[in-house]
Amino acid sequence: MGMTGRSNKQERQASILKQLSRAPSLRIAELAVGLGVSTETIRRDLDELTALGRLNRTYGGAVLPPEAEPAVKEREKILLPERERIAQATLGLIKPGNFLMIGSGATTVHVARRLAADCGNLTVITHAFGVASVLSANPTITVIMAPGRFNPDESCTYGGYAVAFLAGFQVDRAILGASGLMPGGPTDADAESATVYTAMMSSAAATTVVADHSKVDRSFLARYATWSQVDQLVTDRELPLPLADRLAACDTEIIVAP
Amino acid sequence: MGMTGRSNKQERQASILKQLSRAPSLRIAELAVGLGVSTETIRRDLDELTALGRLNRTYGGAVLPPEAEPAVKEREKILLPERERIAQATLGLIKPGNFLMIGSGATTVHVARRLAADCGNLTVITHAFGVASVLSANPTITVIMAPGRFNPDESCTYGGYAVAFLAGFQVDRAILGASGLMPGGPTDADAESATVYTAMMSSAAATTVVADHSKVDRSFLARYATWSQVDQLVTDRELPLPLADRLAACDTEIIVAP
DNA sequence: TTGCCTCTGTTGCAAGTACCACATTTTGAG
DNA sequence: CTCAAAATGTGGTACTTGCAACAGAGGCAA
Repeated sequence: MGMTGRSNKQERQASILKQLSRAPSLRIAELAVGLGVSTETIRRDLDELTALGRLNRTYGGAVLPPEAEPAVKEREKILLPERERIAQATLGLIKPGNFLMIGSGATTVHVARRLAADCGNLTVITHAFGVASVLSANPTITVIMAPGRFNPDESCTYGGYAVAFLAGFQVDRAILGASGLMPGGPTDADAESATVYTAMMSSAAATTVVADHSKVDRSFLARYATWSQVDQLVTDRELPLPLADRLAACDTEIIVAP
Repeated sequence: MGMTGRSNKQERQASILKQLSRAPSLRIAELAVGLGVSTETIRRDLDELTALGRLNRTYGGAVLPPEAEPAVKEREKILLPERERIAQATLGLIKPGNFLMIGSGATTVHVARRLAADCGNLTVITHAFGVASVLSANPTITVIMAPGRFNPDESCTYGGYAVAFLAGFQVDRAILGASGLMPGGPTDADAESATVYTAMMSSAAATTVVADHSKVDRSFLARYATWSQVDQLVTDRELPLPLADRLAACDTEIIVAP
């Protein structure tokens, strides 16, 4: 049984999808002429691609299915109240006129949103598009983006250009997220982002880590700091004792958002 | 003469758009039954909405135009086919392995999208998040963001940091948009963006300006180049003679997208 | 080779759609 | 109210699509 189906059918279907990427819709008759096959063949191709979820049929043609939301969107929606409390508690650390660096991450975007709403007269340097976008809603906040290679998953920049750029500044405070909170220090799932965080800390007089309780005792590839380098951890629940003792020993203030 | 025409036609068309937002496509017959009007009325509604760019016709129905997200400006939605043709024509200037700089603007984002879909092995330096975002869909393209102050209207960076950063590179080609095409050269509505464009041109061996016919003879604040500094203008219609002669005198190649 | 399966084209018809011209209703200004 | 423009419905014709059944072409294994 010839199960391979090796003919130019695949090329044809690939061509259909490609054409669909640059036109909102296609008609069967045009496709048939353009690809040199009969309309029935096109119809069968469309039915197969529809079964695979690659496109949607219309009467007489096909369209691309509505785009699936980026993965980052889903993550943004969980633990919203917790992040909001963390953001509110972090505001107490910021004074008008401050110079800040803010890292990427869902929680830091919340902090930035609160800053834009309740503070002002700030200058913020960031490598995250989301942070820059919400901050710029407040015209009294000057937002400076760091350069670097573009990370589409987090919509942020990273790499040597980012690190070198950040080294040219001296700010009052760095506000950073974390993927995991370990006794050895905050960790991040993305090693490239971790180097950016480290650079931000080096250019900041103080460092604040913001992270909700789900990050406790989760370990990831890159530890971007030790707790002795972190001045405050803002979170939404009391930490378990081993971790709390460790931070106390490192003079890291623990701020639990009410 | 009742020129307002404010009857329930607007409600009906709004309903069509709303239904379309939750279904990939609609059929005229179903709409006619659901809204209690004749198919001819629905057909006329769809024709009007198509003229407004709110949807795209298919045989027997309608679909939403691609990427009808709220953040996208109305400006992005007009002249879509023209920009698409311009983008396609611009591809011919790009070779695998090229180093590029791409400026902000609706048309340049289209060029970037086509580059991501049809080219590869490129390195692109840009100050526009839209460009970076669509390019990063292709993992063989390295995207580098320029630093600078953040412009929320265009979602791009600008200012001295951006200009200085771009000066540190030497690329094969700069691809730039324009708000207006004047005999003196391409102009832009945003003076800050114009300085970035100028910086890109200084770092590029060749400069290509992409702009649709609606930009012809429109003047804006900042002229960021003279035509003698531009190697190609990619547009979608033949230019009026005075402008065409001027470009010819400056050795600027005019590429009219078919 | 034979046999079977997949892919494709062809044919005919039913159903759906587009387009046009014209009649009718609705709307809003004067 | 009157009237003209806009909006909508209707009918007819020509065209397009969907569907199903059938037949030919080509590949692959026994």
